[in-house]
Amino acid sequence: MVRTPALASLNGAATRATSLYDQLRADLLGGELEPASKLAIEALAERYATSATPLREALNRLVSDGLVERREQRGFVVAGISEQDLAEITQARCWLEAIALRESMAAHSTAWEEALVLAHHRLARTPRSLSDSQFEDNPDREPLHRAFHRALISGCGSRWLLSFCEQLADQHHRYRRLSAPRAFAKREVKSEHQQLLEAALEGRADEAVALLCQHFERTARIIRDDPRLFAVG
Amino acid sequence: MVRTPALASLNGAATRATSLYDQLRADLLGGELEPASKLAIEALAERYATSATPLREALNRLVSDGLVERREQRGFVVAGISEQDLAEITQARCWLEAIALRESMAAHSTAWEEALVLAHHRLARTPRSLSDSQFEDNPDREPLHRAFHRALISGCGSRWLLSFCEQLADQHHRYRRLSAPRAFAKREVKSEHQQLLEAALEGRADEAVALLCQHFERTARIIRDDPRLFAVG
DNA sequence: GTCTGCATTTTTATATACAAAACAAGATAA
DNA sequence: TTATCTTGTTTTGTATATAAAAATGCAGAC
Repeated sequence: MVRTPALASLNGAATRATSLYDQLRADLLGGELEPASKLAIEALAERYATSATPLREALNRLVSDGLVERREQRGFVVAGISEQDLAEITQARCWLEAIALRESMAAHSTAWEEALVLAHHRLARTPRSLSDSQFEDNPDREPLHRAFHRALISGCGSRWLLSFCEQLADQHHRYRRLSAPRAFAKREVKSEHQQLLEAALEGRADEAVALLCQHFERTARIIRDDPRLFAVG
Repeated sequence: MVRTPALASLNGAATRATSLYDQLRADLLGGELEPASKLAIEALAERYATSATPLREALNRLVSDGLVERREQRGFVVAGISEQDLAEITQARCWLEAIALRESMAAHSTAWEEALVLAHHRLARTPRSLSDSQFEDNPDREPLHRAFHRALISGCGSRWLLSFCEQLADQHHRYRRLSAPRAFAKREVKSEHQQLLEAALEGRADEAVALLCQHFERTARIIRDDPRLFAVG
């Protein structure tokens, strides 16, 4: 039997630069690394128990994801946040996912439909909060939420479009995590997803797109109104 | 007077990694580096008279531009080409630039209009060939062509969308350069741009978008039909 | 008190040396 | 022959040392 070379990366035994990239990315999206804060090489090298070379490599990759900014000759900084930036991300996400969703629906393969139903089922049965009485973030949920949205557009047939959407979803995700998760508790997200699913499966494209964009815009509005973000300095 | 810190990068006196990135990018887009060929670190370090560290940094940046592929533990390779890939790029470019053009037209600022007219004028007065009798590529033209297309969509108000378009334009550019430039000689590109300009300025959005997409698709078709590319191995 | 210029410290960016993984070629066994 | 193992070579990826640039702090001038 031939040994699969991809095994290494699945094990997390990929190159150090790659696993650093993954860790940093998770920490950036999770809000562990504060926006606009300095990413000093030496400090990071210590924190992640590695040396400068793979670290710089990882940081360079993150720059193109828009999660880190490079300042020529003065190192790296966590990407800043602003109301305007959030608005642009939301807008772009609506534009791109609208196309992708329409295309997915037009293609309407059985595989797409089945994957979508499955992704929705998994999402629907996973509560947002671990506890009923108070909000306690369920870590399983976010990946499932992501997967549902990916499933919606995955049939669009364009790797480029999908990767752009993925990038914007990352950006959105970061803002969401920076904002208070409690603020979301009231929202009827469940029915939003349910309606979206039904419209998508039943071929009501205009409606599905409208629901999707509303979903993004509503989320963005809640984030924007979080008093902790965008505090006037 | 304060010394501007950005001066360095304008001089080309930026970091070595950055200027390497620029050089490599130009060589990739210009077709100097053949698709799917190996980018051996040592060989490149010699060719560009530098050392491994900044080279790897530059290559990592190019991976996210889709111009280079990273093979974990086995180095870097120039991104491959395929008919399908070209089709996907063209498709995505039509989708994205259509939105960007519509938005630019809807915004319709005077600055946008003026920049567009200027960009078109510069393009129109610059011949494709240096010689009348035979085709001899005019190196001034490509940047002006690029600038015209950028001007069309620059008013869309979304940095994200613009950067995605830029990326796709790079990809298209690479395919165009890989294909025989002579094949374009016949085409009435001038009137294509002229019509596009007029439709854009006069607010005929549907027409402008249709012209733009036709423009992309026509170019893609010519590239696709170049017998030298996509030779069945 | 504030600004300016210089010397020191810190940090970034690059070169080089080294370790580890992939590759290639030849030898051995089925 | 075909497949597998072994060994040597090449190449990738990482650590570390060094050079270059930016930030810092302090003295002196206004």
